[in-house]
Amino acid sequence: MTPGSTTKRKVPTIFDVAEQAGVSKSTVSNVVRGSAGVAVDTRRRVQQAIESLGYRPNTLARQFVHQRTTILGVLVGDLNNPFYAEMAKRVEQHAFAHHYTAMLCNIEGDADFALSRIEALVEQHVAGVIFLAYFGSSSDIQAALDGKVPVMFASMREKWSDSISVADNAGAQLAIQHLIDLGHRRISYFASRHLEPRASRARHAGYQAVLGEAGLAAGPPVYWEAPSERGRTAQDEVELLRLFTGRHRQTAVLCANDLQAIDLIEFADRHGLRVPEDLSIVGFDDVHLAGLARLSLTTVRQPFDELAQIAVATVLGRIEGSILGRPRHRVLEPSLVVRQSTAPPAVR
Amino acid sequence: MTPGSTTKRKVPTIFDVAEQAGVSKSTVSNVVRGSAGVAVDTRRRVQQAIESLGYRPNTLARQFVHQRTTILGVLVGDLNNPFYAEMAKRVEQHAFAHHYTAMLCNIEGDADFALSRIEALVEQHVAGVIFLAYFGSSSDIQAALDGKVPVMFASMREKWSDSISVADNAGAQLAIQHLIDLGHRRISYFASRHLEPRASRARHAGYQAVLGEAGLAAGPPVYWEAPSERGRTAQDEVELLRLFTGRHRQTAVLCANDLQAIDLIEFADRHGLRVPEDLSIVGFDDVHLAGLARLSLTTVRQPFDELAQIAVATVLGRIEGSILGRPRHRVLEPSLVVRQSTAPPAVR
DNA sequence: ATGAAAGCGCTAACAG
DNA sequence: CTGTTAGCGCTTTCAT
Repeated sequence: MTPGSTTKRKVPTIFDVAEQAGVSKSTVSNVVRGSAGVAVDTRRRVQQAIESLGYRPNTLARQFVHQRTTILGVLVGDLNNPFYAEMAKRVEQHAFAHHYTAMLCNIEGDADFALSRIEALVEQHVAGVIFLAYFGSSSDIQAALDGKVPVMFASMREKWSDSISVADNAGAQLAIQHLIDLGHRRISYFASRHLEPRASRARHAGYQAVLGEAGLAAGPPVYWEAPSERGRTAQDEVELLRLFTGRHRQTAVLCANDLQAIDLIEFADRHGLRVPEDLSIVGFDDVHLAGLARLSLTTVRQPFDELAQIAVATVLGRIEGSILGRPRHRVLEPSLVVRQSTAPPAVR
Repeated sequence: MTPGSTTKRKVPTIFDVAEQAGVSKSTVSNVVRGSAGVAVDTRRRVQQAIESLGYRPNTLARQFVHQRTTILGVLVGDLNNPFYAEMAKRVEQHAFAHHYTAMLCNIEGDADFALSRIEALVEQHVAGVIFLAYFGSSSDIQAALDGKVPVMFASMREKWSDSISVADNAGAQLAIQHLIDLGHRRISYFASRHLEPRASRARHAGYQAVLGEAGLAAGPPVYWEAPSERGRTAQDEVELLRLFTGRHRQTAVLCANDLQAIDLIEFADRHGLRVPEDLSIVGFDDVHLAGLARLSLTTVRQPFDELAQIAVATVLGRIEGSILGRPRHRVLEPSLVVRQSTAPPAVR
């Protein structure tokens, strides 16, 4: 139709541009990649040819020669957890701003899922991978990655790789100190498979540290999963309820994360435990929902955007070679957001 | 180290396998791709060579010759909306089960974002794209996709492409009928930029239809965005409050989706409007949160997993050529979940 | 049933 | 400053 268009309706290649501009493929390549050392008017001619042909470099060919894509693998624990959803969103944004795309993998707190996802990412030759969560042994991950791909851990710490996280330990300490200041003496830490184990350990350690200093008893993590709508067993419920009743009942809980805290509030509501009168609850993350008047959750805030931004910047630095050497660990300071889910324990 | 390993620490290619097995590249290729017509023991020899070398086909090379990846592009409105998070998660699962990966793009209800994301996906040569949301003109999308990539709309209908959705119109009708049955006479429909416009129009139409039949007044969509924590303007709040006070106040609202409904509950709480006594609220989606005792939102349920599963199956059908011909539209039936956010209007 | 050979579109030495 | 050339690893006719 348009004058000059060839009859073959194929997408133009670098070769067509070269022909049209009367130069060689290399020159076109140099122009396209913006490499220096191309005479100004050669460059202009090539650019015109590109325009008129509507040429677009073939990403797949480029990836093939580089043996690398511009995709970032992102592993999240579970998108239903607003923490991961929020982080995933921001990671995608920052990646896109740097002309990278995000390949999202949901690992559901399952080590085998995680491993198979990592294998898929490696097979796709992703440029780097960001772990927002990981369940399983680190040697498995390392084996699967085989040192081929830069890795970043975001929101948890891992020695052998770059990481950015909030000081989980310190965050838990803020929370526990707050509860002690309110007058609580029997405080539990709740763990969940929806929190990355490394982060969970650090939070539990913070919990222990402050209680220990105050001469109060610290228990082991209490593993509790919110009963799913279908699979709720009366037995589990009764057992948990026992923890909050009787002479030695726990008066406050630091939850693994906000998601669990919200589930615990739900549990309390269902059983007539008043929050905060009968039970004070502290979350971790400060997801958007925590601020709702109906939940009003006291929680430890994580700086989402900073985590995401640094995570992306760091992997890209590794990918592009601007960051070299030993693993870098950045730690951000958490802060406590006090709302209505905590109060002094009711006098007995 | 291992006997037989060459000194060069390079990853083995199809050529190395061929050499080791004493056959040609083509034969290896035939074995790898499982194509018929390879003598049983040739096949065995090749497989042994593959094993011993630890050969893995190079995905990038394959993608290069096919000029296509096994990536599914997934466009979501906003991962902070639990509806999209849930859908994205399930789409990723189903895709992975079919050996596809998911490239997630967050378009934030913005047409330009959407367009640039689509361009990136096309540039990546994704095998197909699933729209969980789209904002912008469909001619823009079509131009960007250029007929190159199979497209699927999930949770909304679009004539020119395959689609799977809940009957939005019918869903809204269920909700409005429920409100009328409760005795409500002045009911609003709230729209939001967090709901895909096509779906929003259909829901509004359902709202109008039922009210019309009942001889009641239907208004235009009321556009309302939840005030973000920082940018809340007193002016907007006052204006909205006016809608719910006075002689002709609205006693019930059908919200664009659960996210908005939750925000509206929050608004009500902040201003001392009791839900459901002063204001009945119905959502749409039935996200997990809607079931929390503290929210207990009456809402229209969407069958998440069925939507996701059909969406993936359909694009894959197009990609692999098992589905041909005109656009296919499937429509699922919504159902109403009645909880505590709706009740008869208070007598005045 | 197997092999030879021609690309796929681009990059990156290396020459000129 | 520009062109020549040799791949990258795999698929796919087309012979044999």
